[in-house]
Amino acid sequence: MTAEDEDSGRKKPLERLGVREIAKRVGVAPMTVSRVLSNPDMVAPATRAKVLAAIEAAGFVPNRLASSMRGSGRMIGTVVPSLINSGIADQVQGMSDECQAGGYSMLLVQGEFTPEAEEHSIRTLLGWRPAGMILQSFVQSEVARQLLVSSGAPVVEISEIKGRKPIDMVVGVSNFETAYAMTMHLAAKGYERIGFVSTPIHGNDRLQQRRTGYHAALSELGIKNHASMEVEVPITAAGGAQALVLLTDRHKDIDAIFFSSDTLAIGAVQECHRRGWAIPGRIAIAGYGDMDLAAQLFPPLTTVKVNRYEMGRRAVRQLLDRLAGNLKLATITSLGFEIVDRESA
Amino acid sequence: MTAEDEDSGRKKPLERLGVREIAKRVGVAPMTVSRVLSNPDMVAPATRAKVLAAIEAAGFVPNRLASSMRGSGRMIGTVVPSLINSGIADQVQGMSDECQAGGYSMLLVQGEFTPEAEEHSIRTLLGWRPAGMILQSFVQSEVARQLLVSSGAPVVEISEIKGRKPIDMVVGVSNFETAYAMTMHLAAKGYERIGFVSTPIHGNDRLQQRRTGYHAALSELGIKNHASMEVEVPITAAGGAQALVLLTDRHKDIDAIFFSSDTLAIGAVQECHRRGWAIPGRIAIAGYGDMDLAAQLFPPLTTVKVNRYEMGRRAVRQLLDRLAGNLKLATITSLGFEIVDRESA
DNA sequence: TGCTCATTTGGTTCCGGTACCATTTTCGTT
DNA sequence: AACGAAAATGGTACCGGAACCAAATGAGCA
Repeated sequence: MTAEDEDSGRKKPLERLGVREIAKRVGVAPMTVSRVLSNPDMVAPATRAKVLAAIEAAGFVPNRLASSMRGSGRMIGTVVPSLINSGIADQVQGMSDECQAGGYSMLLVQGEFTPEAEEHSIRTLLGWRPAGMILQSFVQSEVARQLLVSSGAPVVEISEIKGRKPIDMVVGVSNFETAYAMTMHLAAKGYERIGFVSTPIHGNDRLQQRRTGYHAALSELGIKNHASMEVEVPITAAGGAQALVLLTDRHKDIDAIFFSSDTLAIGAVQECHRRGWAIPGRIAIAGYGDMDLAAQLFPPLTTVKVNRYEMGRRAVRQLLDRLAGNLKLATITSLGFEIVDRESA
Repeated sequence: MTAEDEDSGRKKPLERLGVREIAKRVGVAPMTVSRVLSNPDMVAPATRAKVLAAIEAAGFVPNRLASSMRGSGRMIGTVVPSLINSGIADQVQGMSDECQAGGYSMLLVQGEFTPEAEEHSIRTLLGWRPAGMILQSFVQSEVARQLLVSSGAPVVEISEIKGRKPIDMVVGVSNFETAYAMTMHLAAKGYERIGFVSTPIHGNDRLQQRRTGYHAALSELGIKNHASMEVEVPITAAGGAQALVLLTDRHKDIDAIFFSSDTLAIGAVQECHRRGWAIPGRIAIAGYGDMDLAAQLFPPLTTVKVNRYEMGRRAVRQLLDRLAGNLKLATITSLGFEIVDRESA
């Protein structure tokens, strides 16, 4: 054995290592190594052990790109808007946890709510040929929709559960109902002049549905809704504070405000403290999301509880179920919600 | 032209579309199509236009897996701990934005701080042969370190900037200095019995450094540090509240608490409100992170401002610079910090 | 002992963009 | 007109698992 280039030494750079190399070292066919990686049960225990030992010794990490190219990819892609100041981080965490549990990796692409940005994000995603995709909100661009459909991969839209025609599967809550329920809840507690604050609604079907739910409740209550009782602000605590100031300035007699996000509501609560206003004595505050801080807030925040983490998990679960070959239906999964009645309203 | 299978129709499923197919339709070589995709300048404008038109018409989305297999991949991978309740979401947003700007995609893998989990995460990441990697915190497992090095890809650790030997590049702040500075700041404002609250420290070098900085300041101030002045709680608002109760029960004369996270500090502030304690009259509260809500909080939160978003961006920038062929140095980038003195302390 | 069927293993080809090198076309120069 | 260099384009092999099918080995049973 001349110590030529055939030094059979280990620790080659990851680059030059593949099933072929491992196979050579063990004395089996590349195919056998491949099977140990993806279908261990098809390989005799003794052979399997030898292969695994060689893999371990060589520090071999199978190239998932190659697997993916042959259609057995284990990556799911997702498009989400900003992770900052919203429940999206929770949702992504849920997706990630469930992916990991299922042996999948997650590609995260940032997306905006404009049709062009959306199309771009989806193109980027599709470039990686993911086994499945999860999209935040309904797809608006027809081109993007077409691309998704022709990709053949299963898609879950996490969105308002009613409305536009879904591409494939949908997971979400009825934003209409949540907002309707909260508005009715506030009314039931005796509030009569209820304002509505949200982040910019344009192009966001979930927010649109919430506002519609708020309107529906008002009209059912026989309350005429004024546009002046609604404000759009950026999704920051400062935005919430600003909205509170704006609405209470406009309407001295406003007695409750429903914020479309806890972040906004919490900001408003702080503004009340600054002004020495009693909550809910001077004004009642309700939020949306039930983020961690909501229950700990002083006073505890009345809010709509929607489990974003669970939504993320469910979305991935739907995808993995489909990929595992189970039912081919374009299911719509509606997660429940809960009006959490605390002391702020 | 018999309308056999050669119907030259468009809209084949994404599956069957490739540079070869596009090339055939345009009447050029596959290589030319490839060049249009990655080196447009090498193709004559007229040819380029024809190819682009065909790509557009066919709805062709180039397969990035194939590119990656030939070494021109445009994916960067990252391992981060939970996105919930921490500055990590901001950091990931920063990474994502910078990746997108540079034409890269981001693979997100969840990681824990144990060596085994870490190794597993890194293996998962390496399986996708990313062009570069960003890791939260220093790598502890020797095996993982070895794998990373032999992968040949550039690595950025976002971490405490001093301490363990980095693998390649490092971006971060000196957690020691931030905590030291805040503790001194509190002392300068006249507080003498300063508690320290953090999330579980074990295996987290950043938190270790912060505690060490706190200790160093105390010792420089001639204050003996008692273990009973320190508490570890989960990273939730409730945890902060709980820590406040614990410390004030143990030490009636405690006059300030430095929380290693704004989330905790905000929870503690709420607990003070519940108890009717004046801040900072009864007790001063300081946080870490300067999250959005900190400035809006009542009272506004004194905290350590570290720009996590920027840290994420910088980390990716380092990677992209390296990939673009610029300098090969194992740089250490230290981002500044700021003691934001507000009214809570 | 001969034969069938299940288990285990091997050989070959493919996925699709691109590195590498060869070839042709286009121009500027003398 | 002739020639060399630059620009544009083409041909082919390759990255590395895995699908597909063939072959070999072993077990079960008449």
